Amino acid sequence: MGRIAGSSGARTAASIRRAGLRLIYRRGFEAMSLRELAAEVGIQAASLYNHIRTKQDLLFDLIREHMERLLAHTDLALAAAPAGAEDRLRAFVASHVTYHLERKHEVFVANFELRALDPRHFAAIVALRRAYEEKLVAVLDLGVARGEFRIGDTRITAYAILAMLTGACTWYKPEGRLTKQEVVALHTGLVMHGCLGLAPTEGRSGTGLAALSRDS
Amino acid sequence: MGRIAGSSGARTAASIRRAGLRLIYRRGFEAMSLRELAAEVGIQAASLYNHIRTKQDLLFDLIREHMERLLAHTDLALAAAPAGAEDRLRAFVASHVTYHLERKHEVFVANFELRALDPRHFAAIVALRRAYEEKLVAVLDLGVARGEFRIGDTRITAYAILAMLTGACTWYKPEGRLTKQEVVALHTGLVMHGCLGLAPTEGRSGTGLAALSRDS
DNA sequence: GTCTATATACCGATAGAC
DNA sequence: GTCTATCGGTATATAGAC
Repeated sequence: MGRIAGSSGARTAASIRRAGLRLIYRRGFEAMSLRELAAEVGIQAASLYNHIRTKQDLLFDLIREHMERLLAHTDLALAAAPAGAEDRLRAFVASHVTYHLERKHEVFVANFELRALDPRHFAAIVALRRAYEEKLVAVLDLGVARGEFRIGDTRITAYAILAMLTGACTWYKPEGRLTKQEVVALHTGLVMHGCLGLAPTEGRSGTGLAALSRDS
Repeated sequence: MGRIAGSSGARTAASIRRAGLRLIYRRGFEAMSLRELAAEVGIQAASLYNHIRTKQDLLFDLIREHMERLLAHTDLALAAAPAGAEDRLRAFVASHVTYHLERKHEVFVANFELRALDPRHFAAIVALRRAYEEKLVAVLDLGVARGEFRIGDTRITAYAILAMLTGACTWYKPEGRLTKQEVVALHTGLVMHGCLGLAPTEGRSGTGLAALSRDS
């Protein structure tokens, strides 16, 4: 007797994934019990096994789908961006920040629960993460090759940028004082100009970090 | 019959804390069992309770001591820095990165296991984190007040800087190709100038990110 | 302060009726 | 596909001997 009258198997499966993501985010993968998950969905614990093979597989599927969605999201953004390195970097930053602000739970689970994966699953996710990082490295390398950027170590710089951008979803709240667009603009400015707010060389100061008022 | 001949209670307690930190880092707080911890120390699980009150208290103590050490480390660095905002920001960045590269385990546990704390302990750690963040916000505010920095939102910028700098300890390895000093210099450059590597206004380009070769 | 033994509870996963 | 019942194992924590 499920909680949702007339629920089909597919609906139950979707409900398990949704509830599982939220519970893993809030309590941690190890701390979440399958009894707890089943109660949230409104079924008995044993019934979960009609939809998942093991608890570990549920975690892996959630993370894998997040990574594949993130990769597709970025490909779309980069495909629509002009060929110039600065434009492509701006597109990457906007894509990354926007996605991360909208998928906070997925981001946390994918970043913090990797160690709960067994070696095989772990390696698969690391490969996807690597592929994502390479997209940013490629943009930075392009900028260096075109003489637009001066970067000593594009890989480490890419890691630093990703860490900074991802950090936004740890404090962002939809009902907070900053809109998503403002968070994107603020981080774009930080990536482009650093926190000293040196005047940009191309007359873009009107859209940069320095243009954002503290009370906006 | 402890594993270490002649071990005193204080030595056992220190061993528990050291092993606990490593196990929580590697496996997660919920995934680490007290039997596992005791085996690592070389005693029986029941003997742990001569040194810790509960598993939860062990976690809290480890995180609290890390935060207090970090705060003291930063105070020392800032006390030795000149009064100018740029110098103080450079001192903060160097202090933060250096400490984080040397205390990777503590940093991970303090950042990723907060949700395992009960509400009372959680609130205490959040207060310490807030105090730490305020130190960077104060430096940024000083720079804005003195006209050295142009920053629209010093709090969000501080969060972004902290996320970027802390991220370094996720990939840094002592035996890797970059020295600690190079990692500090690289991140200082990113904070000061952004990834576009615009020429600094004060003739510091020789020490900035752009001066670091990819092959260094 | 360490040990052995154990209390009490929950865990992931399975069996089999409906 | 969901249910009830349960298996075998482990969890934190405590009791009491030495």
